[in-house]
Amino acid sequence: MPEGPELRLSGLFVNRVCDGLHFTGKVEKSAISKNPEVPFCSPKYTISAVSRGKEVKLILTPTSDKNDAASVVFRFGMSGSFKFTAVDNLPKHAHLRFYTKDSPKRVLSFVDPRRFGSWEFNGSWQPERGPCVMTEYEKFRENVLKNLSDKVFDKPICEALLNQKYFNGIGNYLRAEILYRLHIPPFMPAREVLEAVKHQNQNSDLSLSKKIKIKKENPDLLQLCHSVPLEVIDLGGKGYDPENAVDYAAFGTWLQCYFVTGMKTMKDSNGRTIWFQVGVLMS
DNA sequence: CGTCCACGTCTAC
DNA sequence: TAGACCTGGACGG
Repeated sequence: MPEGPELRLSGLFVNRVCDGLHFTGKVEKSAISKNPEVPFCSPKYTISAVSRGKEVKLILTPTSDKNDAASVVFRFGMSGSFKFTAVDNLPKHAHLRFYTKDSPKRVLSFVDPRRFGSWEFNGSWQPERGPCVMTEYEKFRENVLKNLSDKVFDKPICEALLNQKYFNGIGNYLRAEILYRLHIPPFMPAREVLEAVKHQNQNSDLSLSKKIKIKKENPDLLQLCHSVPLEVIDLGGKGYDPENAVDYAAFGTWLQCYFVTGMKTMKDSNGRTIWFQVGVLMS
């Protein structure tokens, strides 16, 4: 379940289910996972989460000494998620496990069938990843508009949108939905699209209130990189998560382009499928 | 049974 | 810029 919204929703999920709970003992890793052991052990600790783009960090805090807090930073690959279950109901593919002290004994698991996900003990946010499109909007916007000379922006806009140095949190369904909202041809050069955003940004003949009104009614590409992911979070489910039929139905209804009947698909230069509106390539 | 496809990085030639 | 890394679901024969 893993583009920015799913990572953010996972963090919120952890904070909700772990609120007021205590965990204990060692952190267990499955034998098959190639990710590192998590050498943290405490008789009584709490878990909280924070997310940034396509990463989420769990903070493990011993109740005895909050200065001994440790953390684990996760990336979800194509299939990562957190689940909270009874100990005797451990999910398949639960590769990292945190056990509660409180009864009934439960377990918070990092579940990842395909094992493309990764974690790092006491790691920091990946330094090459840019500001979060959801939680650091102004920084995100500035990071893009100040670096338009980067060769990343020589590429088609649909490919640039997957670059996590600039669009931390955007993934394959979000790029399709965002471009669709503005009817932007996916293979337009990114710099061309973004220079127009920058120019629009500086257009200052109008009053402030008029500018705000225009911004609200005609959000530009970078605003949509923020607001479209937030729409997914506001659906209240888990976003892209086929496992929950009700939430997945709501997500499916929300999609306007990706996976939608009648939309066209192509492979981008990295072999990833881009969904877009029929006719938009020619317009 | 087989082939294709999937929400993403990684590293090796 | 290809593969590599994986499981599993959908669909075809």
